Amino acid sequence: MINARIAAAETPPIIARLSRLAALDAPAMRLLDAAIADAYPMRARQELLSEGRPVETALLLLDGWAARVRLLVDGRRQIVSLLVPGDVIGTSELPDPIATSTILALTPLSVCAAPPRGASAALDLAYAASRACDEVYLLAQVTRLGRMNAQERILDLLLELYDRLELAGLVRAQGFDVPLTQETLSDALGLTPVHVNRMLQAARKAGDLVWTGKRITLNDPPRSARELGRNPLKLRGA
Amino acid sequence: MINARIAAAETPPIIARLSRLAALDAPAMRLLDAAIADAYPMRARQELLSEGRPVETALLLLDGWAARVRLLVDGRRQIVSLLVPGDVIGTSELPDPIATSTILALTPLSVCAAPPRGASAALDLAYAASRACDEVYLLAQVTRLGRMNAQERILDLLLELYDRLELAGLVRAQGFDVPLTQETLSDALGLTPVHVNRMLQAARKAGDLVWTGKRITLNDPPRSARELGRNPLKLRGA
DNA sequence: CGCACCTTTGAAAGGTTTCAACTTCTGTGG
DNA sequence: CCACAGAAGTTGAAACCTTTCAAAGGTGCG
Repeated sequence: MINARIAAAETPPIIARLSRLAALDAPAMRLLDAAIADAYPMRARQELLSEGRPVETALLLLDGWAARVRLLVDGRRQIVSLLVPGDVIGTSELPDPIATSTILALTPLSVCAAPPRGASAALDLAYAASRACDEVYLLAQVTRLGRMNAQERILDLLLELYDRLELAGLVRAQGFDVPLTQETLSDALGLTPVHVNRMLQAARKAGDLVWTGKRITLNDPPRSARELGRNPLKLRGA
Repeated sequence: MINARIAAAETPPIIARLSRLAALDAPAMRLLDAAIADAYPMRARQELLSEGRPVETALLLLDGWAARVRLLVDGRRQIVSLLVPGDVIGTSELPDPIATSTILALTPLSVCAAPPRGASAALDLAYAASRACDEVYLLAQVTRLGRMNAQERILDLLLELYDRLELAGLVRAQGFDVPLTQETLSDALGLTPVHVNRMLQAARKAGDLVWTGKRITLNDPPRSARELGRNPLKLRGA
């Protein structure tokens, strides 16, 4: 399979993403390459960070998906944000930071320690841009949960994931891999699994998306984005 | 009125808050005093920041309340977060940042330009701590909207405000001024004004709070916090 | 005193949850 | 290669929380 070999040889998501967020110079690239060389795997359900515990080191998420999770006393669970390949985890401006939420591997992962701040100005800028992105995603999550109905929440989140995965170079032909169960989705969307299931069927019937196995294809991302009033991400001016 | 004079002479909320978030040394204090000396007023409904427009300068909110707002195409409105006296607005790690949300004055305000980053290490640390706080509040907002019912959302938000205002030195006898209409509250909680009204009545009947005019008194903040599973804020380790 | 803004109330409609059962997958072991 | 167990997806009906719409009371200020 020629395509598979091309894909395998492509830029790693973390490089693709960071270099699009901020221009990476040669030293930054070297630091990243060295970091990636020390990648290690994690199992699904393992915790990358535990709420209330010190953050040992910042991480680069090279492959696989994770979730920032908050638990209520009675067991209700809210996924605050989803983490996809190319995302940076736990960079804080504060020394000796404490994790403000638990981060859980949703799939088997490949991660590595992030090159520390201060080693490269370009990389620091990329980290800052990455965190600015994360904040935008949080704002979007708040509006989704606060003011959108179930249908809109689903489509809006999928469009966000589409944009994010595209930034990481992981979208082909408007399709991307989504290793999420409907239950996980429901925890991210503040809904019940049953209702997510029904609304997903509606979205399929409406022709908004195709979801086969672990892969989602959006039929007309620009149109859906327009209908939901989504604007392209812009973090910096001239 | 002796009490009024004491209150008037007290530490400004911004100083109280920042010095609790990070130890402020003399230079930092001087910078803050100088900044505060150039305070200016803003009218209610004025925009401090406009989504998509460059952030001219970071601001210190000295007095009055504001809100980070997001609007949907059809006019639905979500308040992403509330800003109270002592909060810092628009400090970004990125150069030439663009506002990711609109910030609206909910009341007449007193604000001043924040001393720029880099001038004082202590102050930079305080800014970083302040931003870490903001992130925690965002996470809390997501869980509120995603997994709490109307009753819980109201009480949880009021408890958060209680904690934040206490940090700024604005709580007396478990009471604090809340210049919010029920409609504004509903925009923050992802509910309708009508429902907020009803649930507020229920909370009063249940003896959770007293709301007279613009002032709220929580009856037993620790107990309510325990019931909702709220933990004290902790940002840094040893 | 009157207008504007906020709060309160009622009744009906609507979206989402709950509970429980059933079906379809997926991976593993015989 | 099939059988099986557990996980994930699907379905139905009823209950529940929240919204909607409309109108009546309060309150403050010019």
